[in-house]
Amino acid sequence: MSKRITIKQIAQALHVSISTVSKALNDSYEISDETKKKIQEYAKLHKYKPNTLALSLQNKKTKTIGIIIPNILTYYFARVLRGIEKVATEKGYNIITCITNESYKKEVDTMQMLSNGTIDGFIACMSEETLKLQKFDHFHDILEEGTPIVLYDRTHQDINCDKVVTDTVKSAYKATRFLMKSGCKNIALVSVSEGLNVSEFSAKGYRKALKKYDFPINENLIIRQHDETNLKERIIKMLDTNKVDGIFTVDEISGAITIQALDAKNIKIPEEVSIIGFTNGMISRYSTPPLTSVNRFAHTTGETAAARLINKIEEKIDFEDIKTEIIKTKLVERESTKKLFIKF
Amino acid sequence: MSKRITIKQIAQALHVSISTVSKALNDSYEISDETKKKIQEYAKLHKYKPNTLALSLQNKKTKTIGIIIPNILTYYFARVLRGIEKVATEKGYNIITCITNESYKKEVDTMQMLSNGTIDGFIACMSEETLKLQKFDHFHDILEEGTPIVLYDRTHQDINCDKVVTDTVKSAYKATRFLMKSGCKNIALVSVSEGLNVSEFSAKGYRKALKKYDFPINENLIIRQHDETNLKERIIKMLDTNKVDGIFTVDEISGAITIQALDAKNIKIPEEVSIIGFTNGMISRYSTPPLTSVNRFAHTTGETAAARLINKIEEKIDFEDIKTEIIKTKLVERESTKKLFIKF
DNA sequence: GTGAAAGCGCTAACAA
DNA sequence: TTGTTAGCGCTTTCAC
Repeated sequence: MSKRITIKQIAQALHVSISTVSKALNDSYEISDETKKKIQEYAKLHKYKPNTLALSLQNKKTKTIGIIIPNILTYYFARVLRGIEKVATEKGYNIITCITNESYKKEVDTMQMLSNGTIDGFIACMSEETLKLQKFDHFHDILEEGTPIVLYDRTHQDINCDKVVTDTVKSAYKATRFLMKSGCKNIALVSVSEGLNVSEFSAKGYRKALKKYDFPINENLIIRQHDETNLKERIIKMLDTNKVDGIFTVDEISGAITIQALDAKNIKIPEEVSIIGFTNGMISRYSTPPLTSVNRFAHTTGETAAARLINKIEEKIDFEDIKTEIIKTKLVERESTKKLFIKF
Repeated sequence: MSKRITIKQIAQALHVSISTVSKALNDSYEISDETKKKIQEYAKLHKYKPNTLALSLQNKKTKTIGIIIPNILTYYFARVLRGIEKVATEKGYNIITCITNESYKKEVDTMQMLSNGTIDGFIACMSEETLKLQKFDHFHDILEEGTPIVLYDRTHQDINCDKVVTDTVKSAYKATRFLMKSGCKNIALVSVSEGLNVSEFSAKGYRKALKKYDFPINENLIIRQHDETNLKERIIKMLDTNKVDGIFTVDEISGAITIQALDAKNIKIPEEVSIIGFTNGMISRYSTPPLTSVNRFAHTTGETAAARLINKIEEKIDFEDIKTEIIKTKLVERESTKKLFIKF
């Protein structure tokens, strides 16, 4: 267990001054090649690594960004994280990840804790609870300290910072229209994300599409709940008491359970009922049948957010220059809908 | 944009010395109540937060741990992360997460980069490439510097540090036995994790069980590959040319694709073929039918690793006191196997 | 009860 | 070309 070596120790060992060592290690032109070589070799030999903390203290920059994620088990968020991680690494930034588990308190605590010089900026998705409580003071405080924040996925207009969001209303509109164009007459909506932006905006897009094309809106065909409790039973009941030939499922869980419900009733997909999912993840891809889905580019969302934040941190963009980036979606046709060759 | 305030500024504003402020904020008995009150109020008013960096530099402890994850999109790893995050937070530690994307280079680079005072210890799962290359010098180096590491899931005996692993061989043995007990005579194995510990150990357990109960080992029933390319076709072919009534799928992807293959051949699950999966994640839970699976307690793995590491960091355990913790598994019966009431 | 000074590991302006 | 010094924000010993 040979402790880490410091610049000071090198200086002592080599009988030179601390600053000489510092300069030599930074390959300064001020130092003679001979001395440089001597010092660098000694450093390498003893596996010298500069202390990041000391450097950060000095430059007032830590080269690390804080990521706030409501739930890492959600595939979408995991993909966003990956996108962030990718560009962060490319630009030499570390990320420090915090999972709030959808808790307001945890979110406030961690963000407070990190905004003390530990990080240069945040990429955050607020928790469900925060959204419900509509308490945004912690964001305001941090922003006021001059620490940049980029919000992704879930946002609110009261927070004046950069945002990266999905074009949910429009996507839901298109998904619904896709079902209509493939011949569905009675289109249901299933969601277990009640309370979140996704659910709300999806429902909006769904309604908009029906209205636009003069389809009646049947409230019995709209199932929106907060979690998956009894969802299967509810879907089966809906199927029992209504004519349904198309279902738009707003999240992966809804999609999976809808398949299970149809399977229980021995209804053929897509021959009798078509399903279109939203947020294209593992479940959609590996379900039987694989789900036609609206792909949200989570990875792009992460990349965009990270790029934006880093530009802010490095002052390539003015702090006051606020922007909301909208990430487009794309339909991935798989086997839960009838083949249809229109452009989406 | 009101910049962050420092102890020095408080001192100047209140015409006291820096050390007085420091002590007052730390509620030292040395300072008079009056001064304390004055300083603390001023600090609160101006939202003073101590600079974590400076503190860390001082105590040589950062209260943050580095997490190395090969792939965050793998549900298992996401769950481990969550477990780690939970106990880290409880004990007042931050985590800094790095995703290696199964790259040796990325793993070495990030670990080198972080072991410069940024973190107090590592919880790491080595990348596939590292495992293949068998290059472990970066682990040795870091360990030698006195930085503790806890390895999880994928490990190697050449690395002398704490480990937290799953009891894979035994679990696979039991899974296979479960299929036998439920009446299966011709049990296949499907894996797309070739090259990883899981795949290897699972196969071992599978073989062991067959041998133990005098089932013949038919190499044609063993499909092990590195990724999912052509997997479905291969399974279908196996089904075409062999009698199979039970399948042990080593990972979630294998499980999902096996279901798709059986569906394509209109084979009923579990009436004609039973499936048992390993590593119980989203796909298994939400597939149609839901998969009977061997649950690996990822969350527990994360918690155990974090608890162990923090104990090491806080020197409640001696650095040299090395231990390998084995996390048990548990069978979750769902609908892809015939009901069977034995204890597993 | 309060403050001056040293130091954590490093950089950078300035002196020699 | 090399060294001295101050300072990043904070804690802590030791004087006063």
